[in-house]
Amino acid sequence: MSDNLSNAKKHTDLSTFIAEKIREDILTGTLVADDRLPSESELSEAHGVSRATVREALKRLAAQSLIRTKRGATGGAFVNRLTFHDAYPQMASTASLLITLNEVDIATACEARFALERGCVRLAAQNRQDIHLDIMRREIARQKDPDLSDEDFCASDVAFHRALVDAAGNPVLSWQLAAAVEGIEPLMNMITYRQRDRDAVVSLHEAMLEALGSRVGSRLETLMDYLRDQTLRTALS
Amino acid sequence: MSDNLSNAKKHTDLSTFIAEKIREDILTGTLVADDRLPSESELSEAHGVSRATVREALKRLAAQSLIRTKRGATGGAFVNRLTFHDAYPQMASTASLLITLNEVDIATACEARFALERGCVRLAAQNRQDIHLDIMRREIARQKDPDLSDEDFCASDVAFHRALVDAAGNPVLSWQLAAAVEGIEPLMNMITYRQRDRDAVVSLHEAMLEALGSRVGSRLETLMDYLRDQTLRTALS
DNA sequence: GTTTGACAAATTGTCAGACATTTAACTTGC
DNA sequence: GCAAGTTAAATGTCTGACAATTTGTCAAAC
Repeated sequence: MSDNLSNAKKHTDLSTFIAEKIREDILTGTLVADDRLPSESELSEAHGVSRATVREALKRLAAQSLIRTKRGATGGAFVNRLTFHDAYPQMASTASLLITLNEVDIATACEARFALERGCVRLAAQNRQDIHLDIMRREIARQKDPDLSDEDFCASDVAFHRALVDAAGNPVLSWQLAAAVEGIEPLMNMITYRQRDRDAVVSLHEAMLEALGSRVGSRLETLMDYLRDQTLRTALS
Repeated sequence: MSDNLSNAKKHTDLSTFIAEKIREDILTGTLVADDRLPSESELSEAHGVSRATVREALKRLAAQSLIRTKRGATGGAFVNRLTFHDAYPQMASTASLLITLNEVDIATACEARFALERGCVRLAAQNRQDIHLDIMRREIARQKDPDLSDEDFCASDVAFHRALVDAAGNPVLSWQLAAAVEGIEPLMNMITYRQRDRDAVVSLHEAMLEALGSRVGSRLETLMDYLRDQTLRTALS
């Protein structure tokens, strides 16, 4: 098999190289969403490598959600659409991994989360829809249930803040915050909430709901600061 | 070869399944950083699949930076340490891909970037070191050079804001903002700066440097708002 | 005309075995 | 003790085959 790749980078394996090349085509728009790549046999001929090598390259791309594969007559590898929604879990999982592997303490994680969220609240106050208020009202009601487990309380908290961020109406913000908030959920899950702590959080949530309803961004910022302090106190107690 | 995987999920291929299994081991701490995985042959025997399938699984993990491989006698697949620093490019590249593939307009991207960055400036004012001021001073000096290309001006802008965010002293924040700022760099690169626009940006940067130096967070927030408006005006003109 | 069923074709998924390449450790000769 | 060659272990690559899945085609039956 001819080595028409001999001019390539010397010290990377072929599957990386080929994956990189296809990735380029996707990034530059040569290949667009739902395009079908050539079959594995065609790719192996085109690049002068074996089918096994091509497959390894395709697996790399699949692991990054850049392509999907389908078997059968009309099957093959197709360029993924990669919506923000699809990228949520990937992002959150990476964030979670980074935080646990690097032993980030809960104070640092909280600080980051509230700092980012604080940046969104003015936009949220400006762009919020009624549906966001409805979601937040519903979650507050759940949070008032004293029989809720700490884990469920935390999950409801995430949903509440997710709605707050979504209210900003900016998909990029929602995506980034989803990572920040959901990525540190494992850490938050280790917090033990006493009833007094929960009451404090819930009343802050209610105040935030009202501020968002009347579109007072500056009030929301102040409340976020209170909430950050409250959460830190609870976490470190 | 026996099918001791027959109890697995039916509709996913084996390489996905095996990759998922190893990924679990890393996430749960069964495998920790720098641990060596069994060799490909051993893995193929252990899972009852061929070596080719194991390799595809390993390529998937490598594409997510979860493992690295080394050739030779003491080689093999090793669990990656995955520091925040290593995750920067991965994150920025995903952000960039999402933004281009979903045709996010420059206004939305800018809005997100400045909203997030605004959330950091109070922390930055609180925790900044002299080195951050030095970096920012240096970049401002570069930005005053009228012969600088738009692209270089933009790159210097990124470095300036990177220093601002790093001043907050929170690795989680730095990581997230790196994605936001560098991910939209391709979009920012399409902006044409007139000299008047550059002057406006530079004078805002100078004011921010001074505010950060004297640790006045609220002033920084105001300046960020000006900068956002200025950037949007430039971008949309 | 429509449905049904069998078959062919295309494509990915998996396997087995081989050889190439790289790297570290070991052995040997001096 | 040191240098050079040898060996062993591991990943990287190739080849050819077969299995599994999906769609299309075509003919026969109704």
